[in-house]
Amino acid sequence: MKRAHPYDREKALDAAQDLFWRKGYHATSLKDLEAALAMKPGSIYAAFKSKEALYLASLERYFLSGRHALREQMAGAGTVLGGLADHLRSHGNMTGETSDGRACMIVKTLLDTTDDDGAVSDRARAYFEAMRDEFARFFRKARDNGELPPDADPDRLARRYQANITALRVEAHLGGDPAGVKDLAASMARDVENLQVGGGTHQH
Amino acid sequence: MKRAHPYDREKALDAAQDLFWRKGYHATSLKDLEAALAMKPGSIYAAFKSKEALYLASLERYFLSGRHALREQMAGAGTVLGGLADHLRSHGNMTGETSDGRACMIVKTLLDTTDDDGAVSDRARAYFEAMRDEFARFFRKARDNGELPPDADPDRLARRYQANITALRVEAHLGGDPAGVKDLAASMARDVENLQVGGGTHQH
DNA sequence: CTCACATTTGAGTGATCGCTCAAGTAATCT
DNA sequence: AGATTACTTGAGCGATCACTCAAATGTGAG
Repeated sequence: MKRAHPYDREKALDAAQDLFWRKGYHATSLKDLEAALAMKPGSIYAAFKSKEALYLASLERYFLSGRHALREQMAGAGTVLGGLADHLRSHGNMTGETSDGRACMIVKTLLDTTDDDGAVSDRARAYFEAMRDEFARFFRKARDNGELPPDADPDRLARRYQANITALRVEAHLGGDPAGVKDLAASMARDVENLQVGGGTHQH
Repeated sequence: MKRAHPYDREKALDAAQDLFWRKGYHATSLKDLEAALAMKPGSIYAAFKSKEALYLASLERYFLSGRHALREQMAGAGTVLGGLADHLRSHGNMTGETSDGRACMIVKTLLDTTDDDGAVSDRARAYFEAMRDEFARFFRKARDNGELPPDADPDRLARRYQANITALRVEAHLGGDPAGVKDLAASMARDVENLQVGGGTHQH
């Protein structure tokens, strides 16, 4: 090997992810990417084959880091349901003008692609379902360790949980009312905790 | 006036709305619109000033018809909470390959525009909040007529309700599992009904 | 140093973008 | 009828799109 990559691949991917996440696939132009990555078109195409491939790489990165964050948070949680509830609350506090205050990149991708966008649409769908499986895994664990009643349906709960996360991120995307978003997250988190056997039905 | 409009404005708007809704603002080209509306570029610009203006007109149409449908459904409902619950269930049954099985156009617009998309982004946000107000109005009504306890917070409930609708439409957008979506809607609807005073906490 | 090659460069590709407007067509007037 | 006006037409505008490639540049080996 003659020369180490003089561009920082991680840094470039990070910038690409941020830009794609913010502007979306179709609204992001090569010009935008050239500026964000500080790379000329030729370099971009040498490093990442195409705009689509770069988007796929960015999306994968987003998915992996999101899943990692979830697993980390769950690993440090006292109870499974408590961890899931706290995860919702965490999302409720991500409301800034930074990347925190944005809708989920996977959902954004799902909504602005169609079948004729090729692999992008398919992969977004796959990641979305992978996250759902991830949630289901935790709910199953909660059922198996007695936090949830034996007849609880982990898949159903996971779908509902994911729906809450999705909507929460959309609300955060609006950015106008951080307190309202936090409140919404708290309300969702409480519902998760109330699933616990013997965890009475506290309202408000 | 010399000549009646030989193009059908309603029909054209309808086609534009359908196309924009499906493909999104940025991914829809003038070529696409020419085909969908069966109009040449000149006619399109004579009738609707610009692509952006046409999108705004389509979005307004979408908003008005959605709000109208909600009001109709609520007008025919026995109780306010029952009507809201049924509205969720209706969304749960919209899962086809047609326009039924799509995410909310307002949310789609919110997610694939930024501030530099000008009026489009602002209007989408306004419509989203108008729908929330609409829901809040119904929850307030439910509180005032005794369906909800006097200390219920209509704005908070509206936000939560809208979050459910949003997420439900995203799920329907995936299209893979109609039964799962219907089930999700049923679960959300039950939660709304359980808000009723004396309406015990039925699980499952 | 010189050579060999990996990597970067950026002007330039054809295609498509949103959009315009002079010319053409059809309907309604006198 | 001819004149007038309302509307449609579609070739084509400059700008931008995603992308390419021959030339320039930087690096490690001998």
